[in-house]
Amino acid sequence: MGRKSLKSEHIPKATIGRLAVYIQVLERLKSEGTDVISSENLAQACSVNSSQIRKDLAYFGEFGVRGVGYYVQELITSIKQSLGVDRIWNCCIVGVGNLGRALLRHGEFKSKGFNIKVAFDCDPYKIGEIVEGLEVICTRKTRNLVSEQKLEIGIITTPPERAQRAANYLVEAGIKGIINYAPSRIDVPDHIPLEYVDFIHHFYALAFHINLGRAAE
Amino acid sequence: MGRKSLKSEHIPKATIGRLAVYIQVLERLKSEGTDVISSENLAQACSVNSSQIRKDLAYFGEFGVRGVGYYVQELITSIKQSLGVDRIWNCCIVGVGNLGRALLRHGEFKSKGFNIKVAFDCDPYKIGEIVEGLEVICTRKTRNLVSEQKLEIGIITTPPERAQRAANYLVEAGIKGIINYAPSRIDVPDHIPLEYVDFIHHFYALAFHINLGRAAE
DNA sequence: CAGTGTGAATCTCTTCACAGCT
DNA sequence: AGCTGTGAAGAGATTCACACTG
Repeated sequence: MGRKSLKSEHIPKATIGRLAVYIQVLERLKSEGTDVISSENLAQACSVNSSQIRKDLAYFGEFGVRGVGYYVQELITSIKQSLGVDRIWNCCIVGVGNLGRALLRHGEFKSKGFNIKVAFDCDPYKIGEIVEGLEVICTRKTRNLVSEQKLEIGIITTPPERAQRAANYLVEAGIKGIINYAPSRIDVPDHIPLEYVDFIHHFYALAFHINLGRAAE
Repeated sequence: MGRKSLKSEHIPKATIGRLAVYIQVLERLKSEGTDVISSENLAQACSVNSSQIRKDLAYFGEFGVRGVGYYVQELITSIKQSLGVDRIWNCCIVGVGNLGRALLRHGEFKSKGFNIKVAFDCDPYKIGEIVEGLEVICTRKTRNLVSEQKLEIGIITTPPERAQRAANYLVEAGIKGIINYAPSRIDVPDHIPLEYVDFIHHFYALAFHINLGRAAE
């Protein structure tokens, strides 16, 4: 397991981000009945350069047909395999506040293969409560549940001051990767992949770009 | 208005992203009682290189004191001014489903100066309903409300197939920038800044990096 | 003398341009 | 004829290294 037909050793971080976009657009094209698409047309739909797409795909293999383009369904499958999202990933969430509940309610994760199987919280008033069909479990039981339920991805939705402790529990329990929705930086060992999701960051970027446009007038 | 003391013409997109991180970390440092910090120490707390920080700040001015470092509160203020987030921004949300409600409930936006003043939806069953203190308004009234309420930022939380139409309404009404939480690409005129927030994208990246580590074993 | 601010060097990513398939 | 796959060129971002300042 874990074998991968990478043609190249290192893959740009930005490429991974774009592959997710390609999947999104390709799924829409598929649902609209498009069977084949050229890198040029896909590029337009994704607002990127067409050789960017060809290069991104070339990191993983040769998926196209010269003179023709890419078969949409085949390409979706290939990209998903390349990313390793062609299977179910077992996830847990730590912190059942507003944000945690919203994510549990959000159906997109499960439909894309990210199955949230366990919800943790350290608040005794919440423990035992049923949220979206899941019983809230005491955070101390992280170690047992991660191995019992084969949990791979931990989603942190605690308040910022408790995010580091949540991460520590998860790492100690043997989690394989972490997504941090709490607005604080956390430390994890180098071998644990970590992604930050920060809502405010996008608002700051937008505000800046709006001002920039205004200044140019 | 809109004048800005930029020392440099173009600023890397990545710099803007990091400035948001610096603010986050600096706010924590401030609350912990730190008054002065060197670029080296701030760099460690943000997991970046220290000359990266100095260069990022240099795009906007000279905020440090040689031989000393940066005064934390002063630096927070300077960065916020540079980004243009030292004032209130009027926002509206289009689409009052699960996600829209969760964002309305999420207090962080308002506390950071992004005030969601109006909630739109096109579903007649939702129009008139009060959600988190806001009356849901018919999407057709976008034009009137954007000017009346001086709305600047539009947040799209519709289902993917309705995101483009929501964007059209907003642009036509004179909105200045858009954040799209719907999992679909949208087209807007070049002069309208646009940010995508895609939850699944981070899960894909994480899955890929977990597999990569596994493959190296 | 500690630590900023910055030109120069390095590294990484993107785009071009075209050879090579189908 | 048309479009992919890819080396080479170009653009952009990061890091180094040190002159300069409080």
